[in-house]
Amino acid sequence: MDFKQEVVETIAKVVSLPKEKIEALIERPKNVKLGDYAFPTFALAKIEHKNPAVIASELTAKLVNDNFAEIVAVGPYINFAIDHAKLVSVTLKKVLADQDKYGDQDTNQGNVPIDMSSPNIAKPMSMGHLRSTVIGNSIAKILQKIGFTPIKINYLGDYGTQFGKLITAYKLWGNEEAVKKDPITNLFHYYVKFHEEAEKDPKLEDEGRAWFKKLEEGDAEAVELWQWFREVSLQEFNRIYKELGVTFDSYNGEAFFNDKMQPVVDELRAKNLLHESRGAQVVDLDDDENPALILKSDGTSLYITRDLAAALYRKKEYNFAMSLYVAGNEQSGHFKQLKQVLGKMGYDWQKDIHHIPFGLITQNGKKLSTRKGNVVFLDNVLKDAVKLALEQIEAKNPNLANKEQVAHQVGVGAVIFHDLKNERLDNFDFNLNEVVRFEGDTGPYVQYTNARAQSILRKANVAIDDTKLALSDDWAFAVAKDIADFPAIIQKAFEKFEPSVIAKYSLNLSKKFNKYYANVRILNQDDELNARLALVQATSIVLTESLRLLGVDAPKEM
RNA sequence: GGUUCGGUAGCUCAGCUGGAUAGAGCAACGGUCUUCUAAACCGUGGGUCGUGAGUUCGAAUCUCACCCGAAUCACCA
Repeated sequence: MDFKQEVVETIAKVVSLPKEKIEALIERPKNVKLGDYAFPTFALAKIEHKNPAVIASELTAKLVNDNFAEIVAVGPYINFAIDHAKLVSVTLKKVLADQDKYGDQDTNQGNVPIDMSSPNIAKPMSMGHLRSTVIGNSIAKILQKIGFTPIKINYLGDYGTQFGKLITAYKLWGNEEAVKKDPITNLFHYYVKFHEEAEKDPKLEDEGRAWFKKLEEGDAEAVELWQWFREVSLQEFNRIYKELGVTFDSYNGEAFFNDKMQPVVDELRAKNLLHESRGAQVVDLDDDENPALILKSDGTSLYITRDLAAALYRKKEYNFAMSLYVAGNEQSGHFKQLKQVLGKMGYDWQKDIHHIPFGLITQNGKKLSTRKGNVVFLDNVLKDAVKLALEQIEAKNPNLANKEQVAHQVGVGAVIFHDLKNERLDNFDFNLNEVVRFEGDTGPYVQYTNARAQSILRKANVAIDDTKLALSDDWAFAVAKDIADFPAIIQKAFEKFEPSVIAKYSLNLSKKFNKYYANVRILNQDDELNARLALVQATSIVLTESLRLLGVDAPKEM
């Protein structure tokens, strides 16, 4: 039963406003004591030129609906109080029936490629890549629940002038054994050193460019080194993805599109969109914006050239309903240009392309710069988090069976949750203690809440009867009300491409449940035991599912 | 300077399709483990919602101006 619709229907009988208008006006009172839904009468007061409080009390006298325990006028508001026992039993019955399918929409809505993670070969994954990875991963799961088919694409940074620089650096200071032993660390070290040395000796830059040219021309040594760097880097990345529990459907990176850019340039030229400006080939865009640079003055391609090829390829390959790019906010200009150029090419599906930006991670207020070696290594953060989680387990639950596994779930879960709990666009300053916190508004708090629920279900060890589900106390009601909101929460998270909506929801539900747990003795042998266990079960189902949508595991014990 | 995003408690943030006393977490202080996992719960203190105008019965929320911070503004990605 949809209680909000009940409110709409009830009011529609006595008010001459369209139902959509009524629905839009209905709100949730901030104070639970005032009821569960409220209809403010200010809009009517304006039309009827009457005192809103008078309207409220007059209307209330005419309203009848047995599904509500109370309909009362309080000042200018008509407050509806749901019959607690009814909401609890209706909600629990639904969740127990649907289990982890609760909130699913099983419509087939089409393919959605998601461009995400996209680390650069030979560079360590940083906290910035973590954002793109976990946000993309969560959005993929949310889309799936809504009924889309997500296609996770790791658009690897596996090509470009930086490889010329890296080859130069490797040939100057590289050591094959060292790279084999710890590829990323050493390759990255050469890369940083290159930039340090290049400041003093600009000739290095020329040498880097020369090696990249060789690579493009298929020089055997250059290609061999490039392939080697790519391979060892990917192995390292996959190890981290495994820890994060993230998989991909495609690893088609930049290099994959090398032979697909020329056709794009030809097409632009054929459509008379390309012209020369300051020696480069550009596409003019509307207004007074800068043009999109398609080819540099030396004739080589740029990021957008490749991205155009990738966008066309993805449309052809997946015939997508939407195409998403999870990339930093600083790239918003690029995606704006990408969409405009596609539009000029006559592709109206450019409107289905969405850049999903996220905020910057800084350290001590400063931007992290890969080139200066000022990065936070994701690998180390995960290791530290797992180590701390293990210490917590040793201190709080030393008899736990599979400590290592749970420590991993909790530690990594803390890091992922921390990244997803705030709005995507918020910048945040990296602080290890903040990221791997286990108390308060954190992933482990939600995991712990779920573990408590599971513990009770284990102890009860009975099958739940889905016919005796009524509970009327305020704590149970608060929990059930949140559970009833879950489908709407998923919808909101989808519409905004915003995992934080689900993260915040899971925290709220956890808080309500912990209050319930603290105030109500669940395993008490009385008539309502079955209903209480159903509430515990339903909470666990929704918490587990919420965490799953965020890409976080929900251990049954911790 | 243009564009975009942001400015809410000491810190990190919710709330922003206008509504009833502005909410959490952390930090501080004080309570609660003979009973379902204390990674929890309860309580206390803490606010010119950047500033100033405007629209409105009503503004943290909408509009404008200004102040502060960040990103970005053609041959990087």
